[in-house]
Amino acid sequence: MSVSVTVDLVILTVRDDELQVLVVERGNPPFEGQLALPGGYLRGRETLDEAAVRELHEETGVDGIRLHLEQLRTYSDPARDPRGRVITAAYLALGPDLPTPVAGTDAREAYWVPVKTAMQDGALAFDHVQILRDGVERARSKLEYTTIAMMFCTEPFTVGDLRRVYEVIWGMPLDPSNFRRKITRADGSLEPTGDRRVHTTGRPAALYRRGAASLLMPPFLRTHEYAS
Amino acid sequence: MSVSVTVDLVILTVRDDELQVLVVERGNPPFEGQLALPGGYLRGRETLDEAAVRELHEETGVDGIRLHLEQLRTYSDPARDPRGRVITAAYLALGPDLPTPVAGTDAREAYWVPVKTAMQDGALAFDHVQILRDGVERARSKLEYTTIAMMFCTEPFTVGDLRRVYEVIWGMPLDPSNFRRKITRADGSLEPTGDRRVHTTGRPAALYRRGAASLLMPPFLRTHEYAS
DNA sequence: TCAAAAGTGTTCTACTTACACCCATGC
DNA sequence: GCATGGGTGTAAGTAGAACACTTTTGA
Repeated sequence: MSVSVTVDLVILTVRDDELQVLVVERGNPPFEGQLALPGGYLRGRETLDEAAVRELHEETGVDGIRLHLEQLRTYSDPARDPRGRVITAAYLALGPDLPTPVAGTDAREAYWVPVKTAMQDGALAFDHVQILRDGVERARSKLEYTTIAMMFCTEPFTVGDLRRVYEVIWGMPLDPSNFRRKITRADGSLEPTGDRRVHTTGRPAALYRRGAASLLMPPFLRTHEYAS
Repeated sequence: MSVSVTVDLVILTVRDDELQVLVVERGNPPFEGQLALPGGYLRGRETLDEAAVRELHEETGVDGIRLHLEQLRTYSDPARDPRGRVITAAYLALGPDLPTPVAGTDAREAYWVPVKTAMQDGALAFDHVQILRDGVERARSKLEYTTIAMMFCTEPFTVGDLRRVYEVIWGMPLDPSNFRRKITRADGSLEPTGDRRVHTTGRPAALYRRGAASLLMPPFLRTHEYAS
């Protein structure tokens, strides 16, 4: 059967010591006036990945910044869109604290909101709360065994910057000494620039860039509950 | 835009000490006569998950057996299907050594073939080799931190059965003593039945059922290469 | 008695954790 | 000086790797 296909984006960043997501205010029915994840229709000769990149640039207005972008999953409940049969391929994008999104690219206002707020039942249109929850969960678990946390940092960054990303996304404090050892020991993850950043307070911190490694080895396991 | 949507299945099992995948011989163009992953069109009022379950039952003929089924990802290259714009949501299914598939449910012959063979360039129609590779990779990495390996075992099973699954899928021998300690230590993963299985040779092995836990804690990490 | 697979024990090493303590800067 | 974050050191505990060794069966 023939269906409409859209791409929706879960764009996450860390702002003000909080994990935030980019949402837009819908300008048309259905759900007019409500908040939703940015997204749009798949076009004729493009892949879903290409559509996601296009939407990402349209919504954030950024071009040069290196973002992480990956397919999350496809949502297909026949009742998810009142207009008819529309399935959506959701993408997860992670980036550093981006410039406040330029409103109006798509005649829609865009805002950063804390995921804590946006994940509440009914906060977003369609099934976007579910999509957001899945995206946040993916991000949380990927911090354990990949280096994607660095995608939330503007280069160059310090070990402290990176630790704050983990603390915000996992919602737990981490021991600074042990964190630094783990992350610096993981081969190929961090590349020292040789410079240091002078803080308003405290000892200057060494600066790093993202290294070539995309997997954290050994992984950085959260202390999950050891139960079902 | 309006596109056709299909569901394709990567159905894996362990047979004859090999990881094998279910493939069908195509009865119609395009790629008539070639091997492909089983699949079919999404219908009017069903979700992708429902379509995947339906196809799975049609192809394997099994009904009662508990299988693991999860969405893999959606493939959308505009050129992936010569008939036109068709995107496909791929699913990964894992099961115990199933009865040889009943041919003819869909007027197509179905076969188990080793993934080693089916993953070769050109072995399958469409982009199915890529889909299969992604499915196998997903299965390999999920063995590390989940209990899905048990889905390849017919209950009740022994620790040795389970170890053989890991060895076949990872393609490496594992130390039997250490394997048993890890897997039995993981709380809630294995549930002893109290019985033992008498082998043709060797000491009888304790029998287990799948426990409630779906995550392996602590995880069972392969010794990856510690490089990018 | 021997082969084979199940299962236990032990040693060595590596990583995690917790926490003490020193360093370098702004105020 | 002192507060503040950066960074090093270290001892205790835990998990993994390697492998010796015992157990229980069929042949």
